[in-house]
Amino acid sequence: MAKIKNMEEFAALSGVSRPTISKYFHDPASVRDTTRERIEEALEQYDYRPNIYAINQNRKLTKNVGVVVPYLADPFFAEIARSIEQRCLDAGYRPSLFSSHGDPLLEVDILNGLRSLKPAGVLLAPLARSANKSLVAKFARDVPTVLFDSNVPDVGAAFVGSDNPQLSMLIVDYLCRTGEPPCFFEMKNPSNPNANKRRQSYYTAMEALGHEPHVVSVEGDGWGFEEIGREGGRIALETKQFKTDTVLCSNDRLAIGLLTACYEHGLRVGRSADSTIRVAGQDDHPFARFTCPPLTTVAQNYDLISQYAVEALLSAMQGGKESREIKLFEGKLVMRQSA
Amino acid sequence: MAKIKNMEEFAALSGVSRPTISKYFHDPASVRDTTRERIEEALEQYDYRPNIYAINQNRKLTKNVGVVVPYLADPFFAEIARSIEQRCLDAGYRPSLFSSHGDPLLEVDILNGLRSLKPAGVLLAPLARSANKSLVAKFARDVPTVLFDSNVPDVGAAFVGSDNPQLSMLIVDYLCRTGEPPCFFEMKNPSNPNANKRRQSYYTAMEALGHEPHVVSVEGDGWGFEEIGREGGRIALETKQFKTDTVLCSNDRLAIGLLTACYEHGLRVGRSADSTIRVAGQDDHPFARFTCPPLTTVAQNYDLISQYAVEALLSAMQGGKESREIKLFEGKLVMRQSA
DNA sequence: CCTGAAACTTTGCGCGCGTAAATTTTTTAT
DNA sequence: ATAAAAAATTTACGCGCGCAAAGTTTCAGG
Repeated sequence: MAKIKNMEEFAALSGVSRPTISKYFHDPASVRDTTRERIEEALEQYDYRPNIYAINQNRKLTKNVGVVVPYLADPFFAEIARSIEQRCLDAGYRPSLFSSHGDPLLEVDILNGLRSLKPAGVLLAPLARSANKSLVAKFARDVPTVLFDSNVPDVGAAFVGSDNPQLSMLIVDYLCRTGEPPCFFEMKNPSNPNANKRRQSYYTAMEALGHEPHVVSVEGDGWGFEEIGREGGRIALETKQFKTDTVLCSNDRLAIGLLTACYEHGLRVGRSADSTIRVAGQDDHPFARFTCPPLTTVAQNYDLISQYAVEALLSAMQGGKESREIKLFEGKLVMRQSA
Repeated sequence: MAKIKNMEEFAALSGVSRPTISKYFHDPASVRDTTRERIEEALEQYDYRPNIYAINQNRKLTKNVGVVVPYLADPFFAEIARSIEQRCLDAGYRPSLFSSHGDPLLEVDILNGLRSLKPAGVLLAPLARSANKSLVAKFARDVPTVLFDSNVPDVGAAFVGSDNPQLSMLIVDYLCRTGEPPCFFEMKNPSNPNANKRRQSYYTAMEALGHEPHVVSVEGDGWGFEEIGREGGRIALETKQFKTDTVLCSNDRLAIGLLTACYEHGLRVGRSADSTIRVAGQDDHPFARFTCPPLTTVAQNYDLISQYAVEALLSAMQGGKESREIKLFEGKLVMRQSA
């Protein structure tokens, strides 16, 4: 397997002209069968692959797709990123994965760096902080962008996410039917962009069902939700801030922390007779099934979200629709033992 | 902020010659202070950034660094990747993050794709499967590569990881001192590359302390360790496979699953008098602190590992040492309530 | 003020490939 | 078989920048 240094050389060795080789790498189906065979025969004999830098310098449209998530160490985003990555590969694109690590400044850097990658499109789950909104909007005007997980009004070609009111209604209704109506447990200054919508959805759902809402907001910064939930939960339990025996958490990771606080407080959690508190989450986090007791929650449809997000981006990159589309998927109640 | 299309144009507008601009972008400190000021003044007026494709086409050494982990949805790897990414950025490199998602074929694809990125270096946490070993070795011969987390003998410029025997000795000794000697709980066909070393280290530690080792190996494939631990744990508990009341798990995620199995089995876990089983893990997984009860484990030194891995790579990229270095960091016992 | 090094400018080539136009070859349809 | 269509080839230019060589300016130290 001799190394070939450029397309010229490879063209000579394969007995096909360079422009045809170029066409082949752009789209193997665009050359005649017999020619394709000759090229692929040569490809097996010699170790050649086009220089991607030289390619992208001259192509207006690269095959790169940027995928940006706010916090990759959160298994929720890791999972959805994984799914999106795979779908991009299947569609013939080169995904590049980036995480803002919860830092708005880093998000700006990533978006700027992405510009020079000349991506064909970008899938972005934005951070909550509003500081970047105008910059994100500007970016989305220059580069085909699809938002997911968290919406920013009028930005990008589409938004794909979960129907938060529907998710909340599902779990609130379930909790009300099976016991006391839930209090809501959340961060006072949430890093998670969906947090505000979830509080609002909780209010709406409670009012629709004729119950008085109770919200417990706890201190804490950053993305260490479990620790925030644990510490906030400890204080809330000690000062008896929960008005009912049922707590709906803004997300599963807070719930995991709250479960730990309950354990440390000696409280038995669950829907069994000997339990004194019920805890539920939202997301169906990959680890929610393994808490003790396993966490009752509403599942976001990871798979549909990632699928539709990639589809929307592909469509946007090919000119796409005129109007911005908002696609919301329904959640599913996941009943486990915690509530 | 008018858009400038190339360096020539920017050079004219800034009043500095193009080769000097080029030098500036390669290393801002390499030009005279007065010149740098003029360039940076122009940079604020006009929106210009060099075309990275044109740059990398001509530079022999790009500023790219590849970071490859076996499974990014595992918070352990997500955390260490995050840390490595940051350090690469600080050193002036452009990290690109890749996850094999547990799939050896994907690892091959990633390594091949990485070749065409012409990276200055690569940080690789390889998968366990031996199928790729020769390919990884070949890759590491062509590209400066530092392995971390999991070693492959004689491959790459260095290996940086944890001292598994020391980790095992720490936790085994602790468990033996405070109760019955531990059984070992693991996957029969582990995806995690370190699993075999951990079993071996367990044997060694137990023999050194004069106890008879007992290993329970459970079925299961892939990277859903919690579920494997839960299902395997359920069977092990039902068929009373644990010879003692103490179980040391090959890693924390298995332990999390085992804790769930114990819960479902109605077993009280911990070191308190009313508990019937003790469970310990290895890694100090980000979620280990939030299990119920919180998981006793040995912590890998994430921070030192990532720091030294990047340092070793930087050194390897600059010619570096002659001989392959193996750097192992000690673990720390993290006593919580599960054991 | 002189001198030499350091920094800068000018000039010009080359990288590997995209891409367009004109021509030739091959395939398909009549 | 012949014409028309499709695909390949030849030729040639351009992309944006790295990089080297030679000449010119700037600056520090004596």
